[in-house]
Amino acid sequence: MTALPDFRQGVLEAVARVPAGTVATYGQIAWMTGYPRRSRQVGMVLKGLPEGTELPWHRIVNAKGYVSSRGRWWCAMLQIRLLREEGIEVDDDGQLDLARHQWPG
DNA sequence: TGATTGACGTTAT
DNA sequence: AATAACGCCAATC
Repeated sequence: MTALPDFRQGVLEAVARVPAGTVATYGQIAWMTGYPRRSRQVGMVLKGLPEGTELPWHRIVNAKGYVSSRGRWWCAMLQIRLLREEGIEVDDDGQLDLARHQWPG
């Protein structure tokens, strides 16, 4: 319904392809989708996801390897928890080692 | 209809 | 090295 449903769909597919135990950046997802510089839009799509989604949105962090849900404390906490469950070391502030966990893609 | 904002990233200073 | 500015564009005001 909103514009660019194909872009949104592409984002969902790309996120779904990220293997468990690894993380990807917004820019990486945007690149995979075919729109290299729409990292911001990727974030918008993830923001609009329903709670019960099966999509591994928690594996998406910003380029600094840092959880970008700062205002949404509930989402951030959930994301950190999910990442830890996959064996990824995440700081209480939502920071992790990109060089160690980033998906090569 | 126009201006501002924002789960980002890169380039320039 | 740290900070500022720009690009991007849908959603919101």
